[in-house]
Amino acid sequence: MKIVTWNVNSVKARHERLLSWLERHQPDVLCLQELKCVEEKFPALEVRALGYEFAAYGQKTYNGVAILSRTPISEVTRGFDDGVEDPQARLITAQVQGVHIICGYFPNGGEVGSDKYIYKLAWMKRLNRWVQKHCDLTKDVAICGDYNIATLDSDVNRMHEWGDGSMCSPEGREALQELREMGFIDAFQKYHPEGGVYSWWDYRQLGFPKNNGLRIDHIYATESLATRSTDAYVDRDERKGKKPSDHAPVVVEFS
DNA sequence: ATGGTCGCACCGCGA
Repeated sequence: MKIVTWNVNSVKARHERLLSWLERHQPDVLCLQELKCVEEKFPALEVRALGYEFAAYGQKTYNGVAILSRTPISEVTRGFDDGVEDPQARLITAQVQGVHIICGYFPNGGEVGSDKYIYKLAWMKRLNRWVQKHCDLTKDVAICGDYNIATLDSDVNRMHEWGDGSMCSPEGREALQELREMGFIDAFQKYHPEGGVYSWWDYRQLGFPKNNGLRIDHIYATESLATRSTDAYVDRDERKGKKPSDHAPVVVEFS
């Protein structure tokens, strides 16, 4: 079972790349972030023609998440439904082949200490509570998404440049540690224990050519699922060429 | 070349 997370940075701008990538890589599950459109604008016919079902949670201009699957999707939920008013479409979940798939677009956070940063930390705590309440952690669960957090310093090429930012802050990292302590494992790490593998490069300042990258897109798996992993990699090629997303797909394969 | 972005929707914001 091949599970992928990819911040596609607009399904409209990435239309050809998205369909081409799906066709060539044939993932079992593809979690998308930053659709930047409402569900009605998602390329449903084209995706179905390639043999995929999907569930999307979108909004105009910003955010938006989706789960694509070759096999039936059930028990779809959108947002936290925790009583907190939140117009930002950042979470969709579903069951696929007995795996509870959580697809999240974690807030970027802006500057440390800003309103956006406060929102980011609050969102992460809401996610942790949602997972605690809705997931059976003795079963197969995968949290896939753009976490906007580089867990370790080795997930950042230039710590002097990014270390004080909201993607490396101790509070954000602690929130993820809480998630792992609930029973999740970063399914990617085992295959690249030395770090130095990135999933996002800033469009600005020639980030990709200089490999000024961070690993901020993750797939966290419960133990039952993580023990069945067979490989993990970043599809760096998708970051090359004309009009790439700033994020590359992160792939984890399970037996 | 000593700085170099993109997407959306509007001329700024978010990343």
